[in-house]
Amino acid sequence: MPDIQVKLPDGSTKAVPEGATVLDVASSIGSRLAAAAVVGRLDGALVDLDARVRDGQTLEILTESSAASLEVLRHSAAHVMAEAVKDLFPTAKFAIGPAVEDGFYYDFDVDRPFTPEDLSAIDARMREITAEALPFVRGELDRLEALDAFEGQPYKQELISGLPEGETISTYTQGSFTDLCRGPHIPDTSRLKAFALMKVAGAYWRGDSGRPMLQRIYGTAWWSQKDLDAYLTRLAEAERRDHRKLGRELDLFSFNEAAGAALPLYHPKGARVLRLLQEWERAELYRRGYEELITPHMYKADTWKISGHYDYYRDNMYFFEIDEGEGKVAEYGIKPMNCPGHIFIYKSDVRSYRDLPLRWFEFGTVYRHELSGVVHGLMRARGFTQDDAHVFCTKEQVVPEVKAMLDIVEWAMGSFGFEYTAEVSTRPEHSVGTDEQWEYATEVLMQSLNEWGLPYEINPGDGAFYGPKIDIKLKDAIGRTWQCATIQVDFNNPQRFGITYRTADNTEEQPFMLHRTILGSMERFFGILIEHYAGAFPVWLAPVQAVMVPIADRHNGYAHETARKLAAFGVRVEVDDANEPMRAKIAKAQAQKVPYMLVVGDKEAEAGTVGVRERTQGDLGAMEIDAFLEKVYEGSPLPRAYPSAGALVGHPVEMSDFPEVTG
RNA sequence: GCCCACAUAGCUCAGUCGGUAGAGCACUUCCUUGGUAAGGAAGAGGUCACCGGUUCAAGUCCGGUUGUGGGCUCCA
Repeated sequence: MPDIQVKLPDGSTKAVPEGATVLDVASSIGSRLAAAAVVGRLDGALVDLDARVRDGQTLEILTESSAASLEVLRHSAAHVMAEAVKDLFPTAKFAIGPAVEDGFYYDFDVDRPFTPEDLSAIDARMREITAEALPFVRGELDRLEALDAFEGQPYKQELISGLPEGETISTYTQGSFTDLCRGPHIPDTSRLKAFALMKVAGAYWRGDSGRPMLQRIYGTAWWSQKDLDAYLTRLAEAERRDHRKLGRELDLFSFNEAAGAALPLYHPKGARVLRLLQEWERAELYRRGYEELITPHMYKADTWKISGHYDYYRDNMYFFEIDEGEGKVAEYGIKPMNCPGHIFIYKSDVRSYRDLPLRWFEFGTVYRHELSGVVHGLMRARGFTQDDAHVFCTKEQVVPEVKAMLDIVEWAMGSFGFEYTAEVSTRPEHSVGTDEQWEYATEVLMQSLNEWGLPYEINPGDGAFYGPKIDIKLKDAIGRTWQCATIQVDFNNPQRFGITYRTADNTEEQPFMLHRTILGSMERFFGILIEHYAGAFPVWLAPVQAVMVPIADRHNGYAHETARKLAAFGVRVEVDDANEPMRAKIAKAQAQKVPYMLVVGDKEAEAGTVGVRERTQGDLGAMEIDAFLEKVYEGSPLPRAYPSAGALVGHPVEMSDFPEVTG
């Protein structure tokens, strides 16, 4: 039997007999590797250990240390779970069961939804199956055989019917369960050791809200118990940082059932952080040639008919009618975005090419009637404030302006140490405009990214209805990604609203309109920051920067006096003058994640100093007031400002309390 | 909007088989006046989310509404 040559990833080749399997090759490379081998990857495609290699193919043996092997393990776990469900719920219909990030799921059509007890039973049955070390056996069928084999399984039959004509259909069987599957799988079920069923959820068949709702069981699987434990710890960490929990604990915001779902109410501390974010961003935008606008929160319905939102987003907008007397009724809509106001301001005057580019921003609060099932704390609320901007410019100015926007993104993300990636979203099915317009606008965005030097991926069909966009995704402290900045080219609104500028040749030209946000939604970004910092904001953004901790009642006077001094210089400071031991006050300030605790007792009152305790570093010793001021403003991107809120909160007013502002 | 679960004091939660509501923290008052992560005592606080039903009797069982959570779909 002649030998064939198989290439290995390290570039070497290996001669093996014709007809050799992946397992044969693995064994010939080294027994230890073969024993650990899970599956192989032939010319990039995952295959089983008994797949036959062909001459010249590149073979990689996937061991448990490879990332791709996890996908195989999890997909196999889905099969094991399906077998358990088949055993326990004989009438179940099976849909699909893929591996996903961090785990796997399987969708079932069952008579009644699964209960937590069902989940425990399924888990127990799975452990029996894994104990039996059942091999995964590949089978191959043609279409008719396959349809026959999956008699009574309508979802499987639909999948089979959707496969290309003439393609060999593969199945995998372990124990009593056979599934339609491309493979590959782990050699046998005993390799599945560290797994857990996580939750049950409804999911539409094929992700289509018009099709049946199936019951999905999510699970996770790892090669070792250690990895599984680490994953569960990571989930617990995310829960610990949940902005909804911290928002309550740190007294930042709340919701109220009577107010309505997904309408956040910002408490003094939450409002403070939001305003600080705005001040911080506003200063930078001014530096970069932007001007600020303020526009109405609602417009006549006609405006939304012109913009297209009346047609595209009517159900997700708040419309209402107002009786204007004499039987006349006017319809208005609350703004779901800020564009019309900016366009109206553009239209308020004759614009010349000399005026362009016009860079207008607004912290514009918008309202969108998000579906009840999608709202999520500050991350997805029905009212939120965009750091929105529109740049009106000539065709030649588009690329430089988009690059300037990317530069703002870099500034903003860099300020918090966020890494980020870019995607270009192209024309969706449901959209306006010509192919030429879309092609040009998409090209312009990609060119800008190339020139600015930010790599990107294409997200096909995910653009806005009026134009393509760049979406920026940041990565937070525990590795989760969030969509924030977006940059969009809009050729629709300038046309619909009929805006023009006068060219150097004294002709009328339609300007380009660029939409962009940097943080996206201020409130949502706030939520991301809460989770990123686990509530412990950097000093410049902390709602309370320092808490005065008087040791005994007789120090309260000095504490208040010092607090007022600090507040006059813009330090956000509070006084904890409760009748409690200082240790308790420190514990409370620590729990509130306040950066500095200023302990004042006899020594400090005598010397006119404060005993500085830093949240993580502990006691830093006594400091002059000026020295502490320096410390607070060290590295702050905000200027030393005006008096801050806080020092007099909760105290009856006395005119003598208001010191002169000398800063 | 769809599937499932949940809703008890400001917060976090107990509350057995349907029989007049419990704790800790927070709050108020008193004692205590202290040196870097929670001193002591007493008190006050609830139409058990809301509406309806079953029952002699409902926090508890049933239906609806609102809100919340986990997913799906959606995210201008």
